[in-house]
Amino acid sequence: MDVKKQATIVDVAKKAGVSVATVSRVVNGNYPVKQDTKERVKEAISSLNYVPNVQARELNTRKSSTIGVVVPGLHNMFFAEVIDGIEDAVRQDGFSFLLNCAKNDPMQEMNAINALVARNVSGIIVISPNTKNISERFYEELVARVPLVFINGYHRIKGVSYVGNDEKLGSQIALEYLFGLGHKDILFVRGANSDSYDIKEEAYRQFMEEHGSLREDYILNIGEGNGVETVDSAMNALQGLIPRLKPTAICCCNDLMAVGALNACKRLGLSVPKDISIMGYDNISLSRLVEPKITTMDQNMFQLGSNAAKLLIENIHGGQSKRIMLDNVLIERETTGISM
Amino acid sequence: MDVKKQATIVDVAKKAGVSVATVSRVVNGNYPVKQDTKERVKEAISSLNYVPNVQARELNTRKSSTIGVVVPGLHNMFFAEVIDGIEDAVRQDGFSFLLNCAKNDPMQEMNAINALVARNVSGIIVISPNTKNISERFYEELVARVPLVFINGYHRIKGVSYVGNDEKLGSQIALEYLFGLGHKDILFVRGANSDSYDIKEEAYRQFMEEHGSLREDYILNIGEGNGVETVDSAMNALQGLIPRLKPTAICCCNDLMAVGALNACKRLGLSVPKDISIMGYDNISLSRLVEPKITTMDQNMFQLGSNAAKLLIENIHGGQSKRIMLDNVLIERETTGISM
DNA sequence: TATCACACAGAAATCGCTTTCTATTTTAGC
DNA sequence: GCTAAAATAGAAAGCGATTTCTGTGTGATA
Repeated sequence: MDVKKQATIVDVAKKAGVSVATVSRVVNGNYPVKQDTKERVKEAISSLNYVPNVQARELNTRKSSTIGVVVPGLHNMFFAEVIDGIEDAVRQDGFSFLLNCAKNDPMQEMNAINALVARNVSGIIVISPNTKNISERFYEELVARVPLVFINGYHRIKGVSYVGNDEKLGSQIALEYLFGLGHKDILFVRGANSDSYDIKEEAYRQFMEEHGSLREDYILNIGEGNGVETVDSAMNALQGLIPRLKPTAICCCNDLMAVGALNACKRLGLSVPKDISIMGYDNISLSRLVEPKITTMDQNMFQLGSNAAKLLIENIHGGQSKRIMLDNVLIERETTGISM
Repeated sequence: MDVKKQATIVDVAKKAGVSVATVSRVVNGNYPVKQDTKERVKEAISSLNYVPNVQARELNTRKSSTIGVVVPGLHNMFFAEVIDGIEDAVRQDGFSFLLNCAKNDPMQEMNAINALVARNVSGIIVISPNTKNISERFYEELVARVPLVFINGYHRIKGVSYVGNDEKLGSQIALEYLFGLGHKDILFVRGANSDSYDIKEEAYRQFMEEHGSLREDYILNIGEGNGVETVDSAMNALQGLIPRLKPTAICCCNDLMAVGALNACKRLGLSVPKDISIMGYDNISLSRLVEPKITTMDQNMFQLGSNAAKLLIENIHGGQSKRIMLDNVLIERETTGISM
């Protein structure tokens, strides 16, 4: 394909019979230019389809209006919804963003981040669900050069901004709600390798202990889950377990697992919520698309994303780094009911 | 936040006691440099944490390893899955991508594209479901400057690459399948403002006409749908319509509508597929997460994305523009059965 | 020993833009 | 009508890199 060369500021200047400085001034509108000169330049601009080269501009001004975003992947709607929020906030401030997927691999995550730094992004948002294996050193070095915002997880690196949801509190609220409904035999379903699951299990253990109902065999780990496959893992595991353990409620670490639980119940001929209650977490769109709609704890992914983006941009403009905790809102729908 | 300045090539040159040209040569390794000079430079580089500024490099070489991606939004899993495919292919070639959402608005779409051009992307992938209102002129001008790949839709602009799925054929296959099952009273469900819906309706009309079963009141347009809300629109519309029209099958333009249809049937106490069959289109992950799992026509969004990205990169490197049509594969699952 | 080629490294031009500095008009003030 | 100030526009430097051009010092060849 033969690609025509983009017109540059020099072409415009030539065509309009002025200097490049003048063209720059009418483009940016930050210096006075006489009306008819301005019009001549504008004419030249539109006739040449001139678009200023952002790279050159940013090189000159040593500013960058691009940020980087690193997520594990998009197969899980959770991340898609977060990115939706980031996109929205970012665009309002005239920023763009580069998206990278790290596939839950710390090595790939670091590579992605280095690539972003080389591309001169002015800040980075990182969602790294599992922080056990990442290099704190790496991030400490990084945060000295580029503003950083983490979303969720266990991040304790000083000077890094953070947007998350108090998942411990959220889990407690969910459990209290289930208890209030009369449930005592509550199965806990989690996956492997995520800070979030660890936090929630901790909350579950503590809560159940305090209420004298902790049973080790009620804690189910369905293993490594790749996005949507989590649904089937949960379903398969639960289909065998429910008849044996006879819980009256299932508390899941996320909505994907809750859908799996729901499907397992259907296959077992159990009526939800009459025979058994199911509780999800996150409030991804899927949770209100299935029948019955799933009761869940809202994480408001869109806000997670847009808050992170706004905070990052604030930091880029010199604002203090800070930690934002979003509210936990219980979304009561159709999969939870009074225990018989 | 106080951000340390990134080291530049000049800093490295100074530290190593060489010229910037030499530093550039050891970084790029395309010219001979004496062994011990090379080592001195490398030392300086790592001690200063030097990362070459990609913007400056690309400005100079007039190359860019960034592509742009424009989608309507991420709220619909369809696009998330396509982007997943793009990401995968793009990274393998050392490219990055900027993501923009156009919200189904031609104006925003053009703005997004201009922003990408300004950012000096070397190519653009566009998913624009509704091409009725876009300016052909705009795209004709554009394609002369930047390699372009469209995904899906009615694009007939010369010289533009295209990756899609023959939706007319796909619809015919679906309808034939339903007819083979004995269905004659097939409700057709579509939304507003999308090329894809128009193509499918045309296929439906033609097929039903040929088989002497076309009824105008069997064509249902549920209106403008914003991603996930489509499910509820379809459900609400169908809940009233099914008892009145008594179709034996429902053929939906996408899986979201199929889920809505499924939910409507559940609410009406209809058993799927015993009382009524439901057919989706796309094969988004949602379609296999609900119970019963939805029979659908696979679009393989991941491949749509990765093919588009590969084709774009090919075009960037000078390859001919072309049109790729992906196969239609019927995924037979649990919502379709023999008509009674 | 003189000559040539070659390996190596520095100087300088360039990419497309912004911005300071400087020069020229205008305009205002008296 | 003359000077001072303000408005306007050009020239040139600089952002951080690459690359061509040029100039060294070394070793090989005659």
